[in-house]
Formats: sequence, C-alpha cells, structure tokens
Amino acid sequence: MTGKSIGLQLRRNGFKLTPQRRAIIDVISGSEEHLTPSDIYSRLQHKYPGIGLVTVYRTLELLENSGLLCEVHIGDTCRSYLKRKRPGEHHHHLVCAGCGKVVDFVDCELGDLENRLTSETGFSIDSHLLEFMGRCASCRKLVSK
Amino acid sequence: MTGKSIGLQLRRNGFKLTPQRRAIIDVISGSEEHLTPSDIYSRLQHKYPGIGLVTVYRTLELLENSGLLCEVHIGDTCRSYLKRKRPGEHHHHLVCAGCGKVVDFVDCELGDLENRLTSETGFSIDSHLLEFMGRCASCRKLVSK
DNA sequence: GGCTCAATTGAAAATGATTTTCATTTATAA
DNA sequence: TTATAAATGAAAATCATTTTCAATTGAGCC
Ligand SMILES: [Zn+2]
Ligand SMILES: [Zn+2]
Ligand SMILES: [Zn+2]
Ligand SMILES: [Zn+2]
Repeated sequence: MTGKSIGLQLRRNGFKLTPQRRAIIDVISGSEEHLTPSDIYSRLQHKYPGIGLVTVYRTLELLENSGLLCEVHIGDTCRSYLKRKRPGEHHHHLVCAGCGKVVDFVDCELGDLENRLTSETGFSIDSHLLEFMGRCASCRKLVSK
Repeated sequence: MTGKSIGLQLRRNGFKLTPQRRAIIDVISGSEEHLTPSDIYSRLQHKYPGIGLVTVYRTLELLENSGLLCEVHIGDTCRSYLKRKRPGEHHHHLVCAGCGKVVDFVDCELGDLENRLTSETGFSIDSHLLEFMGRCASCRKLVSK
C-alpha cells in the first residue's frame, strides 16, 4: 500500500487529507523501521517543520483505527508503528534489534497449538501476538567488525 | 515457585528481605492475573497499607532482573507482571481479556518457522514473543448471561 | 540481645509521555 | 466563493515512571 493510497483511504472514510497528515503518512511510508510518535516527530522536523507532536499522536490514532498501521511490541515501548502493507491480511513481524528494520511474514501456523490450548484450558482464543527478534544482515556485519 | 522461595532466592542473591518486599511478593504470588505496578499498589493497601508506589516499582525491577517475574504484553500496557512459576523454563502465556487470568504453556514449536525465516531473510533470530488472547471459561459465562 | 553499616524506604520533586482544552485555521462539499 | 464541521497547535492537565535525599532498618557480628 502506497502513501498515496493510504491518504485516499482516509478520505474514503470521511476524513480530511491535510498537509500534516500527508507528511506523517509520507514519513511512515518511507521507513522500513518501526517508529515511535517522537521518532516520527523528529523526522518531520527536517522535511515538514512546524507540525506538532499532538498532531502526530492524533494521526497515528486515526490511522490505527482505520487499520492502516501495524504495531510492534518489541523492546520496552509498546508504541511503535509501521505502515501496514496489506490491510486486513494476517501477518507477523521479524524485527531487527539493531536498526529497527521489520520484515513481515504471513505463515504463522499456530492453528494446531491454538486448538490444543482451547481444549486443554477451556479458554476461547480470539487472537495472538507473535514477533521474532533478531539482527538483520547489515547490523550483524557492524557488530562483527 | 512459592512466595517464600522467591524471598529466599532474593536473599541468596544478596538482597534484603524486607516486609515491603514480602508483601509485594505475597500479592504477586497470590494472583492468577497479571498485575501492573498500580494494580499491585492498590492490592497492597488492604493488607499492608503504607507501602509506597516507588517501592513497588523498585521491587518489580529487582524481581525482574532476578528472573523471577514474567511480563505480559497483552492489551495496551506493556507493563504487567506475573510470578514466574519455573524460572528459566521457556514458556508462553494464554491470557484472558476479561479477568486477566494467565495460563502458561511450554510447547511453542516455532523452531521450523524460525529456521525458515533465518534463511529467507538473512536475519539471525535471538528470541520471540508469543501470546494468545482469549476468554477463560468463567468470563465466557458472564458474557453469555 | 545490642551495635554497625550498607541497603532500603518513602515523600517530594523531576522527568517524560500522552491527553485534554480551546481558540484559530482550513479542507471539502455545495 | 462560501459555509461549516473537522483539524490544528499551543498550553495546560494528567498520568506513569524515575530521581533525589534524609530517615529507617535488615542482617551479620560481637
Ligand atoms: Zn538491523
Ligand atoms: Zn498468526
Ligand atoms: Zn477470565
Ligand atoms: Zn517459544
């Protein structure tokens, strides 16, 4: 999903497409890394100065409610976001602890485990959270130098 | 692992076993639910009033560094804790969205997926985060009434 | 049982992240 | 172009967490 199509999707949902929102979408779309609100805020200062941190928070909330963002739970902050490449599609993340780069994967194959847990515990299961943490090839090179 | 043995473990590691720490361990040990720092703080007020929230934070940090606690990432707060039943043993959690009750399971069987991701992406993988979210039997009854 | 001392505690202040408030501006549809 | 509801930004408010520091205390030692 491109930055432009994210903007169009917002409009289709009845929201205004302001320059601030374009800029924020632009920053998120142009990053392979997961970004916190203040990461996004500081990246904005270069290309689009003057946008308030409040607007970043509000836009993130809007994009998230519209299903256009992914969350990453890695590390300590639970508040780090990423463009959702294919909205609606079930997937998970492999995250680099060095640079924050995120790779998606769709085959989690947790169905059997889920069924067994359901019958063993009496819980009904609604969803799951799965993330792998590691180091991407280029971050590994840096360390070994 | 009992509350008492958690206390002993702390002493073995060279820390003092104060009444405040006993009380906090007691609260955590007596709960099947994951608890945030302020959850713990408010539960303390009944049985052991006067313990400061700062002490709760400090004790949680200590217990976590000693590997005696589990973290739950469910929901919005990344800061919710639980007694670690068998320190050192690899396991994951099934969490009730209604009451917060947590059930452990040890068989995650993510090795094959991990190997495939490693070779497909060039990442090295260090760890993973896996949690199932659902509703326990008694919370399901409440809803259906 | 008392003595000593570093570790621990709690109150208050400081910090940091997020949310709310509200007056002003602006994207969009007519 | 105009009207209008939505969106913005600055500042204040709120909430979670950490730091500071003086007073207290657990645990080893006599
Ligand atoms: Zn990397
Ligand atoms: Zn999955
Ligand atoms: Zn429940
Ligand atoms: Zn596992």
